[in-house]
Amino acid sequence: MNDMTIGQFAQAGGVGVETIRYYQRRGLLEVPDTTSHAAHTKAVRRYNAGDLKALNFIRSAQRAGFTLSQIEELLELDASQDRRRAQEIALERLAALDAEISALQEARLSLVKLSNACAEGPSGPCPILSAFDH
Amino acid sequence: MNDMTIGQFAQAGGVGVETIRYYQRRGLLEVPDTTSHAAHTKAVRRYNAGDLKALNFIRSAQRAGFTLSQIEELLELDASQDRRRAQEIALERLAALDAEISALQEARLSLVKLSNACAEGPSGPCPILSAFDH
DNA sequence: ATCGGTTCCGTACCATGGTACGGAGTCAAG
DNA sequence: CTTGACTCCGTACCATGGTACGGAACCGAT
Repeated sequence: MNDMTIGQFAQAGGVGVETIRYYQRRGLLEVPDTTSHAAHTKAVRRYNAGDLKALNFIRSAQRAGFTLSQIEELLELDASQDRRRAQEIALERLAALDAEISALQEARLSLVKLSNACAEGPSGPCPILSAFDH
Repeated sequence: MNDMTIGQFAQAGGVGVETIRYYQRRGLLEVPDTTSHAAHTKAVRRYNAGDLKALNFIRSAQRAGFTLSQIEELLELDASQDRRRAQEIALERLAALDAEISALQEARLSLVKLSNACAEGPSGPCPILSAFDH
């Protein structure tokens, strides 16, 4: 999986080529040197396993609710090995995540109730506007 | 709480005035008539408990992960009493919600691990890039 | 009657996270 | 050594969910 072109790299990461370029513009992914591995190979950049690791991290961190700006900071911290700050960020996101999970679980209960109410009988209230009343 | 001005209405719903107007533009909230309740009262619109109920619904539904477009459809369904479609939408969002909750819980575990790794000792790996490796 | 605070309304702008476009260059196969 | 696919790069555009601005009208209190 080494030395991929941008198209292969994007595919390996499950994103589009434009997304790679966007991350590069944002500074989340480095732009590899065109002159990095063979004298006559110019003008086409190549991506390796390390790049893929960074890309996978970006996607996972996004799933964890980090913004791209926060992810940028995390990537910098990875380089600088700032454990304290890294833990701080992780704990902050953890707290936010717990709040989000609770909120979603509450919403989930409301939706179950709404679905049940709408299922009963062929007509009647099915009170959508009251679905989230608490 | 009846017959609020837009400012009071927004405050009661915990949003800004501009947000109300935005929802009106989107068709999520109706624009009340200026000539609705007293002959000489013109030009300033007034909002009542029903409007507030709709506004609260919008905010709750957003918390449940519905987009404003979906919320618009739900509000229409509330008017038309289409139980079948309402349940369908609720179940769809329920499934998506369950997936989201699982994803967040997985992310949560990764963050706990990362936080622990960063906490141990004063230096060492604290492997940010591997935090979400599975 | 006038003053300060709202409201009204249109239009413009913002952040986030991409997606699309177009022309030029490059690369590998035939 | 041409053809077709891919890459490069800049710039423009997109959807979502708002937020800001500015002039005119209005409303309640003094």
